[in-house]
Amino acid sequence: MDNKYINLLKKTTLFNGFSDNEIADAIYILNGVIKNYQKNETIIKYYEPVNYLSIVLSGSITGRFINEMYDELNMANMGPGEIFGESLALLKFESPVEVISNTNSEILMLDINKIDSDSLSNKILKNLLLSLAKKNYFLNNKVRLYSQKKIRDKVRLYLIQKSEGKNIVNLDISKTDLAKLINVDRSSLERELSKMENENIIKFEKRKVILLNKNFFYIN
Amino acid sequence: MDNKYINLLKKTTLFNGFSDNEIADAIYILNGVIKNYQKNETIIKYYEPVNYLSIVLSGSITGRFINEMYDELNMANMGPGEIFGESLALLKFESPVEVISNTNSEILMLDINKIDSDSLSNKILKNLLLSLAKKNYFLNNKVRLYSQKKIRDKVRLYLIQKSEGKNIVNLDISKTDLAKLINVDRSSLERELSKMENENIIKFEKRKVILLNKNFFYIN
DNA sequence: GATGATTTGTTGCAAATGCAACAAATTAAT
DNA sequence: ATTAATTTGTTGCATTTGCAACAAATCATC
Repeated sequence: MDNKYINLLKKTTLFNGFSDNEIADAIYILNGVIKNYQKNETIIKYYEPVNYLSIVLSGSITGRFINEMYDELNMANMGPGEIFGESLALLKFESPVEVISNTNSEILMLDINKIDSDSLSNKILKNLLLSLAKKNYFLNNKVRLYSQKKIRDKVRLYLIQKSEGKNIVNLDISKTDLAKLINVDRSSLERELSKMENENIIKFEKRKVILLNKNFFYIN
Repeated sequence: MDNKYINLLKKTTLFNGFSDNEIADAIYILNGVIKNYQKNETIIKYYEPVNYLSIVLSGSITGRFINEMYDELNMANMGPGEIFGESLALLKFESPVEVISNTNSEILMLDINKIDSDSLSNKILKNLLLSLAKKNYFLNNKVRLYSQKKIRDKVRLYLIQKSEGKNIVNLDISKTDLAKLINVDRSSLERELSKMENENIIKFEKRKVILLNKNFFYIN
C-alpha cells in the first residue's frame, strides 16, 4: 500500500482516529487493493454482486439508478475520501445502482467481510457503523426531499437543508445538475426559480442563492 | 429484564445468533429498559435528540415525516422484532421523523453508546452493522420508488419489488394506505389503477393484485 | 481570441396529478 | 342487526409538470 494516500484516509469516516500503522494494518487485514478507472468506466455494474467496500482516492464517481425506462437518474457524486458499496458488500447483494467513474480515478477496495473480532476490527466496525448511520441519515433526507410533490417545496427543502440557518446558500452545482438532484425537469425548475425570483423569495448570484423571504424558509 | 420476549429478540437482526444468556448480558450492558406506550402516543418527537436504539416488543409503530406544510407522510410501519432509532442514537442527532405508537405497545430501549470492545460488544456491532445495511438497502429502494415521476411507474416498481418474480402480489394494505406509501393522491391512484385494469395490465381481487401483462412487469 | 460545448432562460402545449366533493360499498363496533 | 367508520370508485376542474424546441449566455479548450 502506497503511503501517498494515508493523510486522505485519515480523514475518512472509516479510518477516523486511526494512526498510520493502524491504517496500514487495516488495509492489510482487509486485503486492500487499489484499482484504476478511466473516465466513464463502470466500477460497479447494475445487478452485479458487490464484494468490496470502496473508497475514492482520486477522481470522482457517480452512483445512479437506471430505471426500467432507461431514464438515468443521478443519485450522488462522490470524491476523494468518500466510501461506497459497503452495505451491498455486507449483505452480499446485487447492485441496484450503477457506479461510474466521472474522471480518471483511483479506488481502494477492501474486503469488508474479512473483519474479525480483534481490537483493530472492533475499531473498524465502530467507524463503519457511524459511516452507515450517516448514510442512512442522508438517505432519509433524500426520501424527504423526494416526497415533496411540488418543485417549489423541493427547492425550499433543499435550500433549508443546505443553508444551515444562514441566508446565503452556495449551490456548488449547475442548475442543470440541481434539477437532476431534486429529480425534476430542468426547464420546469427554471420556470419555478424565475417565479420565485419575481416573488422576491430568492435571488441568484451565479451559483449562490440568497434567501430573501425568511418566512418562506422558516428562518428565525 | 423479563424472560417473556427472549424468543422474539432471538429473531431480531440485532440479536441474531445470540444465546439466551448473551441476550440477557447484552441488555444489561446496554442499560435496557422496557417502556409502555398507549395508542397514538408519541415515542420519538420531531426535533428531539434520540438517545436509544428501540425494539418493538409488542404492538406496532409508525415513523413519519411531518413536512413544513404538515402533510403527514407515512414512512414505515413496524411491528414486533423491528428496530428503529439506531442511526440517530449513534449520531446523537435530532429526529427528523416522528414516531408514534399505532396501538398500545411495549418498546425495549437500549443505550447503544454503551457498546465497548469486549467480544459480546463485537458481536452486537456486527449485527447492528448488518441491520443498518439492510435499512440502507430499504431506503435506497424507497428513493428509487419515489424517483418515479408517474403514478403508473410507481405502481409498476412497487409491484415488481413486492412480487419477487411471481405474478400475484398480496398488497396487505388498503389502497388508501398504498397511496400514502407511494406518495400520491389517493383518487389519482384509483384513477390510474382503473385505467390499468381497463388496459388488462393488472386485475384486483380484494387486496390481491394479479399481474396480467408480463411484458409490462418485465416478468421473464 | 476563436471555436465548440455546456448551461441558462423562455415559451407553447399536452399530459399527469392534485384537490374537492360525493355516493356506494365494505368493514368494524355495539 | 344496526349504526358508525373507513374504504372504494368516480368525476370535473385547476394546477403543476414534463417535454420539445430554440436563442442567448457562459464556460472550457485549443
